[in-house]
Amino acid sequence: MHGMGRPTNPLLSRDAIAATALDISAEEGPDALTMRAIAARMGVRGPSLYNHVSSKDDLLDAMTALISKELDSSALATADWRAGITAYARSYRRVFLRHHGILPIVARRPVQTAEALGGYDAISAALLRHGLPPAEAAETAAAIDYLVLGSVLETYTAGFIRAPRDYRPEYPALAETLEAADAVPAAGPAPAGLAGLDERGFERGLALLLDGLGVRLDRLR
Amino acid sequence: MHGMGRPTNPLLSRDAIAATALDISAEEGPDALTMRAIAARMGVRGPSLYNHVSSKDDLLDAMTALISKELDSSALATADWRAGITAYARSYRRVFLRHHGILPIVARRPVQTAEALGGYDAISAALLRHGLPPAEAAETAAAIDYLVLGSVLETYTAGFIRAPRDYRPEYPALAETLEAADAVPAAGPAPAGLAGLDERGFERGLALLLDGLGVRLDRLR
DNA sequence: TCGAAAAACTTACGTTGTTAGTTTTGGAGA
DNA sequence: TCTCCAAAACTAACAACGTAAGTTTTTCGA
Repeated sequence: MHGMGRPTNPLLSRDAIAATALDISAEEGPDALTMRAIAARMGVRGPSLYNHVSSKDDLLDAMTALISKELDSSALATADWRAGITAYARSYRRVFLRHHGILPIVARRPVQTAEALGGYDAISAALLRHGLPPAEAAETAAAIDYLVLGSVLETYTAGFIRAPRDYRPEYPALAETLEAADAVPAAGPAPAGLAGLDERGFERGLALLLDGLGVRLDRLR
Repeated sequence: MHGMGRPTNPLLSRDAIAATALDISAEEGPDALTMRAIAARMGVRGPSLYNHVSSKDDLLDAMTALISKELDSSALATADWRAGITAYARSYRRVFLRHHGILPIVARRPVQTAEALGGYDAISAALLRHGLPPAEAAETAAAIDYLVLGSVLETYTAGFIRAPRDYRPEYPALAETLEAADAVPAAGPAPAGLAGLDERGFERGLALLLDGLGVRLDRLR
């Protein structure tokens, strides 16, 4: 065959393209995510992708949809609100952590899959069920969202490029906290030391926020 | 003059380029931030910028530095830890909100200016001063960071493209919380309704987290 | 059976970041 | 004061990117 026309079995599909794009982004970083690179990995030429996605932006939408389908809000069905929210927030965080590189792109796109909307509905329902006024429930759900996304977007640890002790002369308090964080042993899934600080920071923030929420719920009872 | 060579007064400098870049990003969005666009606004041709920044990535570093110089941790000097942290987190958030478009780029770069490092040192010092163990202080500082950045990165509100009531058939709890949030009157700097939900969500998260922190500090006393 | 639409292709255009080499000027050292 | 090198603007041009246009082959519904 010389001038290849339509193949017997389609080589591409919107979802397959998006899945390949997620692979590339995870393996080689978001800068490597070019239309030609995606096509190459699928044994195809760049412009062929445009038979299935209308633009790169549209492809990013498809990737967002694919990621959000990984979300699972079943943990929120529990009667124990604290355990439910904690498990949901963790699983939510884990999904985005898996796609860490394109989080900034994905996080700013509208929420449209049933899985993602179901998650927001489930956490809203849980908060309402335990007595929070609706407007306050919206704010609390947003706050938890922010904590999850912030912890994935930025890694607190990675911001500090010097060794903890090298901050001591100019920033003694910062150095003290970082050195202490560096000495923390591994606990469960969180790695030891500075490498685990991001996860521990997320866990700490969630625990404190839920502590505060507990007090609030008691008062409303 | 025909072939323009070195000008009498330099037209460019690293900081001036970065400042212009921030202007463009704020006014026309991050996609409009091209080397040629920056140059044009400064009355110069694209490649001239490379006499002052070594690459676009380097320019992004310079922009990050400029933004982080706007940070101000003086609020943390107060004896009242709660008021201090609240004021600091708000001012921190306001700075990033002003540069909302390039936050994803900026947030992932190392913290190197005195202002930014001073902020982390100040909040670490405040937490230590009030009795938090150092490792826990690191985690708490990280958590507050996440809340601030998450609230700027994503706008909870903007994720929902339908009108609140249109979620009711499929996602009743979500609809109820969003409708209630939409009915909230303006309070201080936060606008009324859905438009203010992002700020209120941040405030709510911060308040709850600090409530939890208060309980923790009391126990440590 | 036939024709339109689908799905691959090739070619090519404008933009982007960036390099190379040119020209003019500023300023330090003789 | 003169000289000369480095600084700072320029022009020209490249490769890579997203994408449009038009071509070819195959599938599938009327």
